[in-house]
Amino acid sequence: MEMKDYDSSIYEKMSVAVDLLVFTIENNRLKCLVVEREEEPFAGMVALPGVFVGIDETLEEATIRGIKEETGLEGIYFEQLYTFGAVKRDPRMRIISVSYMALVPFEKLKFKAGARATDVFLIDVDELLAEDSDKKGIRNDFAFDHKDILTYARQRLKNKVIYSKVAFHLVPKEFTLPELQKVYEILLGRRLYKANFRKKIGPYIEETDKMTSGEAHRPSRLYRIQD
Amino acid sequence: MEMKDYDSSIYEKMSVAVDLLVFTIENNRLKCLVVEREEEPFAGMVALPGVFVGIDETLEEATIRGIKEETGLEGIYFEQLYTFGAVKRDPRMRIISVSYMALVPFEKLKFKAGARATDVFLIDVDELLAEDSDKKGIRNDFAFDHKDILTYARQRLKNKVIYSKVAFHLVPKEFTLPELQKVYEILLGRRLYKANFRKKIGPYIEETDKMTSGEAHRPSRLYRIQD
DNA sequence: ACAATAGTGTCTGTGAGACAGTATCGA
DNA sequence: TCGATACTGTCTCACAGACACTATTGT
Repeated sequence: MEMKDYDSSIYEKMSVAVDLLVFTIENNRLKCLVVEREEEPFAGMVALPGVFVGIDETLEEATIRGIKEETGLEGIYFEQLYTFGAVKRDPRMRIISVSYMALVPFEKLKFKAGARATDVFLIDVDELLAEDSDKKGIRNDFAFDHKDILTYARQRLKNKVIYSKVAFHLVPKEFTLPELQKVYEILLGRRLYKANFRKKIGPYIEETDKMTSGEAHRPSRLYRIQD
Repeated sequence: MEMKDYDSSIYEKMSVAVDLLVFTIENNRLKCLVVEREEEPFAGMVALPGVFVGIDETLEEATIRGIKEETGLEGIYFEQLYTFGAVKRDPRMRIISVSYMALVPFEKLKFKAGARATDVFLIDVDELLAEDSDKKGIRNDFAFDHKDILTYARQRLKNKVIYSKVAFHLVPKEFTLPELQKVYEILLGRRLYKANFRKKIGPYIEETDKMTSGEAHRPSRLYRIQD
């Protein structure tokens, strides 16, 4: 930016945080990692995990640190979503929140679960964002503007599935096509036809020589992402 | 975000700014409004206009204020792009930059030009971002990471033209289809077929009863955006 | 009449959608 | 053999791409 107003003192500094949306697929549902707040404000309510950005830390470094703290995981996929800057987002002080979405196959998340604590858990995103979720007794008590952030992220995910390969980050390195198709269906919120799905993603995957086994029906071939 | 570290003092506050990319179409080229820096660092170099975000000001309010300061215009279309947070973006101090893209028909920008000063001008975006722009003597001396921001914005614009109606913000309220098509072609960087273009945007426009006149060829009908 | 641009009709190929069929496992 | 799921072949239809044609102005 232009630095004309650089030394003007009317522009006070503020806190900057990254808020994290760690998505995974558990039990054929899209889940998001959240924490239960222990302190005021919004004590006892559900919140997205987040960390303040250090003065010598980039936004990405803060994101990586936050993911590590909450899940114990490193090297997982993430991308920046949107920056929320309402003045009274946090009733105590001015905080600018840069949201980042991370995607992780459930297999990775599962065994690291104890890394942080008992107060982190997974919520069912679509169940919670449904119009009538409060009537159905679904937990819906979000702190701050975190429900807005989740809504935004859910929409972004739906859009990106169509024209990008984000869905691949929600399955293991080796996966079956029925498994991958299910992920697409969950993210899109509708059923897909097998044959069409396979034609579409054919160019982006490569066969392995392995097959699933042990299930009471025909085995499925395992695939990898192309390059 | 979770407020566990709320009162921890290791997280210093920082400055937050919005950087503005005001795009318009002038002379059948995509142009972006820039300023020539008067002070160090990067004095004499080209920079995106920007303003610091006030402590009681939302990001959107800061953007509106910035657009007003630089162009004299109000009520024009804008959207948030991306947030840049490299530690040494600005050599003096830590500044988080939230970039916003604004689109304005050249007719609106033209007459307000004197609002700010002599040091704001329009640069040809595609000419400047071309691989060999420095060899051709195109002005390419951007301050900070502003060339990266411009590159990002240019790509976003190209993508959004296809699936959204952003291009409409670059033409006047009443426009001809050849004129609108030209804007699409400029943003996409390729020629389009008249007949196909008209079929595609047909549902989003409505006829007026006016026609252009005075030119040495067949007049063109004026249209408006649907609703 | 001609140059120049506005506007339309229509053929074709590609790709998504839909559905019916075949293949292969465990029990 | 049967139930269940994996996988394939192919028809249809909508739509983008391509191109040729007609229309209307000023000079």
